[in-house]
Amino acid sequence: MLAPPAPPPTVARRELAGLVRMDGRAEEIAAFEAAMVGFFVEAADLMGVPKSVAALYGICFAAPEPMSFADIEQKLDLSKGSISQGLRFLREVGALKEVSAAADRVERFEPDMELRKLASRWLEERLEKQLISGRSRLQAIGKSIPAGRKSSARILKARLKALQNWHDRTRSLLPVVKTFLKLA
Amino acid sequence: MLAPPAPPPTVARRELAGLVRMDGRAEEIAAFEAAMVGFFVEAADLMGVPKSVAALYGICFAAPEPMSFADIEQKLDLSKGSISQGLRFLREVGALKEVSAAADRVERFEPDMELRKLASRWLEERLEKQLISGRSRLQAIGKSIPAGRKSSARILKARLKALQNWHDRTRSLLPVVKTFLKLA
DNA sequence: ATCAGCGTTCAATTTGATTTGAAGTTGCCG
DNA sequence: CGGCAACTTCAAATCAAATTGAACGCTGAT
Repeated sequence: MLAPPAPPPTVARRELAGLVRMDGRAEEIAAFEAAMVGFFVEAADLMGVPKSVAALYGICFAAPEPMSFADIEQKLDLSKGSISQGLRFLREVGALKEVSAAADRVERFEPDMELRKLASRWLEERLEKQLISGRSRLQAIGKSIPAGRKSSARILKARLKALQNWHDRTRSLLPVVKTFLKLA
Repeated sequence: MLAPPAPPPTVARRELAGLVRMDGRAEEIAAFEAAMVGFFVEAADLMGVPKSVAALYGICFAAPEPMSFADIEQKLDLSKGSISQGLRFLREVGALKEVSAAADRVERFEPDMELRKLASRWLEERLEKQLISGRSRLQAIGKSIPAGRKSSARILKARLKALQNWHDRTRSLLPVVKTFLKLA
């Protein structure tokens, strides 16, 4: 690689959305990809996944054809390590599915469009898990309310009950939400 | 730094749940406080607040009487800085309310027990915000679908529609959830 | 068997968020 | 008016999560 004419090594109009490479590709397509990646990256925090993972999902989502590792590496500015780990994660949670390759035997990925499955999964993994462990924790707490002045104990019992109530209510709401996501 | 005589200055049976000081206080009470603080700290991640903030709420929740800054400082192993900032945050979001002091004029705090208000607030701040900004973002994306091969465009349009659908559905679910939390 | 391409692994690094602590305010008290 | 106690601020330290990249398999071709 001997002195390419381009002055600044490779910082000219490269990134967009901070992760998508612009290199020398069709503006229109890159812009679309960047927008899609941006969309998912913005939601990453809410869903509790690192941005790199959201970007991976986004780039696959923006590609009409299944993406290979190489394709992704070329389009996103991420290390092989991140790509590898991210793809593993996304496969595991069912966000991406691998499409058995056509010609070559390289693995390719496309987004699983059953978005509700993803949502369900999220609800189960994060909310439900927390709710269940929380419940038993609360029960344990109930047994340790200090026996001090009567009014104190009364207040604390009431608070605890409020918490338990809230937990139960949320828990009973979960199936409703899941059902709702299923419709349509 | 020349060899201090006292081996570990003050590490004897001090912590519990990592944040609650045990010092020389009644086991029973400290255990209860620790359990409560632990409960909220565990949920901190899900609610997207730092642990110190969850601990502050927890310790107030576990106290039958409103807590002063000093009370908290004594019970939680947190710097004044964290306590000050944390209390400000909790007041701002309405999780703690200040009770006009009885005798002295020190400010005291007690948890606002309208838990559903807290939940609502959370839904509005995090979910609703994201959903709204997401919506307009998606609309913008719609206009930038590359015009490449017909089938590609078709696929991308379908995906985008799926996303929009999901967004709309979630949005329409929000009021339902809020209502549900209000009951009982 | 050796090699080259492709991915994976994992320790080290980077990055960003949280927490600390010391200096700065505020306002009451003597 | 100081002085002091109670809180606040904010730059710097700390901590954990995310990311990198170099070393390590595989697998299929030569």
